Parts: sequence; C-alpha cells; structure tokens
Amino acid sequence: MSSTKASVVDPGMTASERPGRLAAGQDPVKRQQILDGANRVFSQMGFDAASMNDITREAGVSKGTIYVYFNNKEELFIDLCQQYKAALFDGIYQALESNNSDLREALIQFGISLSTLITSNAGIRAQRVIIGVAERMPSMSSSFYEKGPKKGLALMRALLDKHVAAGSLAIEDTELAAYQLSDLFHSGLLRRRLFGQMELEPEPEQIRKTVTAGVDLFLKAYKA
Amino acid sequence: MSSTKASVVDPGMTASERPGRLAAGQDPVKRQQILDGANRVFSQMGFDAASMNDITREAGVSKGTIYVYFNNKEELFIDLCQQYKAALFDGIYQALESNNSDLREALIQFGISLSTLITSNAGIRAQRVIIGVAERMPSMSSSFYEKGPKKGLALMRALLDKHVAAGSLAIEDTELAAYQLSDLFHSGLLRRRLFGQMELEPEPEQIRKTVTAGVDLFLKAYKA
Amino acid sequence: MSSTKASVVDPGMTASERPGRLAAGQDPVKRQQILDGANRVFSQMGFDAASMNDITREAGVSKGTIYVYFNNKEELFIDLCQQYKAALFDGIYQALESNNSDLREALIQFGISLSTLITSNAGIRAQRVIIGVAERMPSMSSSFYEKGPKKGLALMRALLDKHVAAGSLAIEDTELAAYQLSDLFHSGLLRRRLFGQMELEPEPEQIRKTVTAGVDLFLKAYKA
Amino acid sequence: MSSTKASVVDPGMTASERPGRLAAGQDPVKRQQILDGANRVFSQMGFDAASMNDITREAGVSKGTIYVYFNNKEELFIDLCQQYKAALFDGIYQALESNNSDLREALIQFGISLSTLITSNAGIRAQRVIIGVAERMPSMSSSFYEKGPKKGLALMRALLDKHVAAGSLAIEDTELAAYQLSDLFHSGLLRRRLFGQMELEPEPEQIRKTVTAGVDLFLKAYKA
DNA sequence: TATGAATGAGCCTTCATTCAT
DNA sequence: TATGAATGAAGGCTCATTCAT
Repeated sequence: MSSTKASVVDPGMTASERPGRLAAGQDPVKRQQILDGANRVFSQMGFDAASMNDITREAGVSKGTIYVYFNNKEELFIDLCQQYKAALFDGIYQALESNNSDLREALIQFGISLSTLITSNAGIRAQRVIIGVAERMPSMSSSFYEKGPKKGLALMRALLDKHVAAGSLAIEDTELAAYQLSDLFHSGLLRRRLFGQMELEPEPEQIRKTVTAGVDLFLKAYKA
Repeated sequence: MSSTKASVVDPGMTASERPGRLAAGQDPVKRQQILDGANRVFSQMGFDAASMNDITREAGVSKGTIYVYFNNKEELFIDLCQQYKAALFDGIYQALESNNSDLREALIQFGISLSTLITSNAGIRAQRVIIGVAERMPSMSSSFYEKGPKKGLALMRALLDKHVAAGSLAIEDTELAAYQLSDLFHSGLLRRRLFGQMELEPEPEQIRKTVTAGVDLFLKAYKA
Repeated sequence: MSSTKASVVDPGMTASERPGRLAAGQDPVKRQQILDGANRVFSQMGFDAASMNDITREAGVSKGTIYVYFNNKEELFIDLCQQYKAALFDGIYQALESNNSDLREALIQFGISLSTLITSNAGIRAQRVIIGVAERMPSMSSSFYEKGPKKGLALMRALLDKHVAAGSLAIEDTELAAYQLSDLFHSGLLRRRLFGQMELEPEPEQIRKTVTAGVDLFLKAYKA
Repeated sequence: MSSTKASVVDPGMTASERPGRLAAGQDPVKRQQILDGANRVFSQMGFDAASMNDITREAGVSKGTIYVYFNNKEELFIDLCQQYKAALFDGIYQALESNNSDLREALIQFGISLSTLITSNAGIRAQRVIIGVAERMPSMSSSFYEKGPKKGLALMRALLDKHVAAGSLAIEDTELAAYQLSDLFHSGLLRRRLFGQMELEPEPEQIRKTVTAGVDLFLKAYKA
C-alpha cells in the first residue's frame, strides 16, 4: 500500500481500457478508482471537509458515476474505511499464528509488521480520519479497532498465556501485558506520527530498533 | 476541566453583569464564554461539521460578537486548541519537577496525572479533534504535541539520565526509554478510548493499576 | 382505457417476440409499450416530477430506445397527450351522431359515455396532468380541449338547434345551453374527482342518476 | 387580487424600507414578498418545475432568507396554497348568509362573486397548480376544495332546503341541485379557462349573463 | 458595542441526455 | 439496432461571514 494509492486490485489498465462492459456499479476497477480518489481526498481533508466534487476530480470519474457505485458520501466513506482495515490488518498475523518456537523472534516479527503498517503514511492517514469522526460515527471507529488492534491483542495474549502455562514467562495479568507489549512496539513512533511531529515514515531500521527494544524490555521484566 | 465545561476562568458573573465597559473584543469573560461554547460544539462535531450557529447558540453570544473576538472559524478553533493544551498540560509536571527522592513514586504520581487527563472525556475529545485536522493544520497538532507530550518526555528523560548517572538505572537510550515509559502509562487505555472502544472515563483505580504496572515493568527491566 | 394500462393496440405479443425487424423507431408495438409506461409514470407524478428512469423501468425498454422513438421527454409527453385525447374521446359521439329521434334518450346516452370517461381514473389523471402544464404548454391543453369537449359541444349545439328549429325546444342561446348541459352531465362528480375529494371512480348507477337529473332539469326548463 | 400580484397586505413600502427590525422569519411584509414571488413562479411553472432560484430572483430576496421564513419548498408551496384559498374564498359568502328574501337575486349575486374569482387569472392559476399536484399531495387539493367549493355548496343547499320547506321550490335531492347550480354559474367559462381556451379573464358582463342564465334555468325547472 | 437578518457560494444529490459497446 | 453506463448542469438546501440597526 503506497502512501498515495491504496489500490488493492491492479489489473494493469484503467477501467475504460478494459474490454467488455460491466453492469452499473459492478466494475471493480472503476470502483477501486473511485475508492482511490476518495482515499486521497478523505485522507487530506477528513470526512466533512472533503467534497464530492474533489473526489470526482481526484478519481477522474463523473459525479453521477460515483453515485452509481455508492449511495452517498457516507457509504463511500464507510466502504473506504473497510478497505483501510483490510489493507492494514489482513495477513499480518502470520508471525503469531505460525507455530513459532522462538517467542522473542515471533514477537519481533509481528511487531515490525504491525508498526510498519500503522506508522506508514497510509496507515496514519486512515487512523486520523477514523479518529476524527469517532465522536459522530462510533460504530466505524469501533469496528476499525476490533478488526485491527483487538485481534492482534487477542493473539498476543494467547501466546503469552501459553508461555505462562509452560513456565517460561511469569505474568499475572496477560491482558494488560499484551496491551503493554503492543504499545512498546511503536514507542515514540505512533503518537509523534499521529500528531504530525514526524513527517516521514520511519525507516525500517528505526522500526526494527524500536520493536526490538520493546520486546527485550518486556521479556526481561516478565521472564520467569 | 470537566467533560462538558472547559471553563478555566470563572469570575463569578457573566460578561453582561460585569461593571464598566470594555473595548470591542477585549472582555476576557465573554471571550471565555465563546471558547466554552466552541469547545462543546467542536468536541462533538469536529471542526468541519461544527457550525458557527451551533457555537452561537451554545455560547449564548451573538454571531457578530464572535467575529469581534475571533477573525473567523479557524482562528477560533486555533485559540481553542491553545486552551486545550493549557487545560491539559499546565501544572502536571510538578511530580517530576519537585525534587523527589523516590523515583518509583514520582513516576507513578506523574503517570497518574498524565493518564487521567489524556483519557478523560475532555482530553479524548481534544485529541480527536486535533488529530482529525492534523493533515490540514499540521502546525496546530504539532504545537499541541510539543506543549504536551514532548515536555513531559523531556522531563522524564532528564530524570532517567540523572538516575543512570547515579547508577541506579542501566539504560542505554534514555530517549527511547522515556517514550516507552510514557506509552506504558496508558497501556490499554488511550488507544481504546480514542477509537471509542471504551465509552466511559476509566476509573481512578484502573488508572492507578495501569500506571503502577507500567512503572514496575519499566523499573524491573531497567534497574541497574 | 383501464386505470393502469392505457394500451390501445394489443397485437398479442411483445415487441421482441415479433418476427422481422423494423427500422429504428418504427415498431408501433414498442412505441406503444413506451407510451404505456410513460402514461403510468406521468399520471402519478405529473410531467416534471416524472423521471425518464421511471419510464424506462415502467416501460421495460432501455433509455436509448426511448430516445429513438421520441426526441426528448417533452415530445414523449406531447405524444402521450395526443393518445389521451384519442382514448378519451374517440367514438363517444355516436349517440349524438346517429339519427336519434328521442332527444332525451340521446342526451342521456351521450352524457353517460362522456361522464364515465372524464371521471374515470385514467380520465382524471389525464386531465390533471394536462391542466398542470397548461400554463407552460398552452397548445397542448388547448388541443386537448378542442379534440374533446369542444367537439361534443358542437354536436350538442347542432342537435339543440335542430330541435329549436323544429319547435320542440325554446332556447335563445344554444351555445350557452350546450355548455350548461355539458356541465350538468357531471355535476358534483368532475370537480370533486379533480380535487381528490372523491377517491373512487363513481359507480355507473351514480353517473346515470346524475346525467338523468341533469338532462331532465335542462329539458324541463327549455321545453317549448 | 391582480393577476400578477396576490399581495394581501400592502403597507405601502417594501420590507427593507420599513423602520424597526423584526425577528428572523417574523416580518410579514418580507414574508408576503416571498409568497408573491413564489406565486408568480409556481403559477407559471407548477410546483415541480419551479426552482427555488427562480423564486429567489422573483421575490428579490436571497435564498437563505427564504429558508428562514419557510422550512422547505413544499412548505412554502403549502403556505401559498393556504393564501390562495383565503384570497379566493374569504368573504364571498355574504350574499348567501345575509338574510336575503329574494332567492333569485341572492343566487345571482353569489354566483357572480364566485365565478368572477374562480375564472380570474389568479384563480385559474391557483386551481391549475393545485390540480397539477393533486395526485401527489392529495391533502392539499382536498383542503382547497373543502375551504372553497364545499362551503359554498353547503350554504346553497341550506338555502334551497329552506325554500323547499317553504314550498317555493320543488326539489327532491337538494345536494345534487346545489352541485348543478354551482356548475351552471360558470358554464362555458371555467373549463375553457382551465384548459387555456379562453386567454383573457371573462368580462363582468359575460359573467353576469352566464350566471343569470344559469340561475334562471335552475329556477324555472325547480319552481314549485 | 452587540446583534442577528441577510447574503450567496458551495454543498450533496438527481436526472435528461449521449454514445461506446 | 438496442443498450445502459457515463456525463455534468442544475436542483434543494446550508452556513461562514457581513453590516445595518
């Protein structure tokens, strides 16, 4: 996911270049074209300041067409947020799910994946937009959280539980410990990024360093 | 700062009851009256969805008057954000600044103050609003961060440096450690609150528990 | 003309089932299919509120096809109004044209035919639509009136003139008398129907009673 | 009521010339100014084809102001229709209500008042507009009918009942008779006017002649 | 000085019409 | 030839800002 283009499908040609003709609102390429335009606009302006005209221009599609694919501005936004979730969280849990014998390595791998995504430009923009409307559209931000952070937390907690049972970790409250670990993954990165204090995406090396330091801090304190 | 009324000044009478007459845009009580109304509206709607009419109604002041005190909606918003910073961060650094011999206790006190504020309803709303416009008004979110988190981080780091020098802590990178500590203060609280996953302000007891666990984790791992 | 289907032609098969292939815009069955759909939509919504999409759906024909048969929405509407006239007024003048020796019976028969039609659901809808656009499309309502009421009036007047000449009626102004008679045919029916004060089509018995009373009133006053 | 200006109030100055300042949506002159503009536009275009921009221009008032006085287009229209009713029917029943001993004269006076109004330009336009939306806004056309025709009919019927009881008239069904009479008032006028077959308002002389002929026809047939 | 009625640009959305398929 | 996806002007309505009172 690049910082300006959230495209998930990419058949290598634009909607108008493709052969055949699809039913109204059924062309996935055009749909994605609209979502990409909407992503750029919503990311920069937030939901309310973004105008359908802006999206029209950015997506290179006429206004009427947008309304064939999406019933209204809010539904377009909701669909875009679904895509944010998918783009951010799909497939980053492998490091935890694969039966990894080395706890430290598994946590570091997962932490790097997670931190890389949520501190990426696209990830930061998505979080900003969603946090910005959390007061008025609580269900959206809720579902974002549940699809993303919550799932990772559950997996981490299960992993910690296993190691506690095996005697390799000594943790009283594994739920709290999972929260701690997940925050340690992006110490000094996420918050600064969200508030615009760090303009560029952190370098992979910086992420690795931060994650490693966090995991080591965590393991040193909690080892049995 | 209560969750519905952010008034910082309270001279015990409304603007119109006060004696004398101030130059246009010079009455600090009326100014605060406007900011309080704006706070309630911006907190609920975000910057763009809030209307000046809403603020007019909420502040109990006429539209013309608002424009005497603030040039436009954006400046009103900026001034309000300045106030957020003041309300949130002024006077919470004593626990660190006072010459406290007990490190653990000092960190816990500071952590509780900080976490209580930034997970309060008012604090969450302020952060949401500011994060929501971070893309379009980077300077505002930046200055918010600098006034708030950054200052606390600098103080914490200085404290850590002192203890490292004194040999009671063994930390290689105290900057990173300060980030880690500040994130551990609100593990499992801030993020859930921001995304609307935790509707009510956390109980003081929950905050104390979280902060204590974070500080203990930190100290256990970093003690010399 | 039923209230929901104004079809005048019915060749027993839909356009696409018919053999051969007609030049664009030349198939009278398809043309009627469009007019029937348009009738249903225009009747319910009026000219301006009706959308070509509604008509498309109702007619079961594509938008492009409609534009092959009719240049634009207005022409479709005009053609439909022509059809209203035909459907309403064609063939109702026999009672007057046939050389009927019994004046009373002839007037009653004609009155019943006329009142039945113009108070029918289809008739009321057609009149409403046409009256509704009379200000903007005067020629259409004019021609509707001329094809319908005016012709009947002329025939009635001729009949009255004949009876005046024969000495059986004593009428000074037979033009005015014809107007009076035509209004008496639907006393208490037409106006209430137009303004929606009578929801259902009047029963045949009610029409007969009204027409008979009107004719008798008329003849009693004007008999020689 | 002139044909282009339905103004009921006329304080001799425009809203902006008047002294003092009224609360939003409370200035009756400005309100009337809007209604007058709306009247001109709705009369010419009908409800659906009329645009709020047209009304804005015609009323000489900004769009925002219209929305202070009326919640939306439909409410503006409804209020205008109320005014149509008032302008058309208020105070035309005196001829019937005053204790008039001469039946013929009373009916003629009332008939002239009624016919003059409902065949006036303003009256015709109002009826066209209301008939044009009768299918979609049945309550409006219903209430128009009830305020207008229905009330006159009830009064006429009561009068006829009185004369039947007194033995001066012999009518079986006075309800039907009242309908007949009311239609005879405008024989050859109303319908032609509605369908645009008579461009100019009928001359007073023509109305008098028509009404007189109708009343005489009626009385001759129904006299005891 | 404070007020709030008025303004009009701009918002989201619809729909008559076109034209590539 | 028939189709219906795409267009974009125009619709109803809102709201930041102004200015007469």
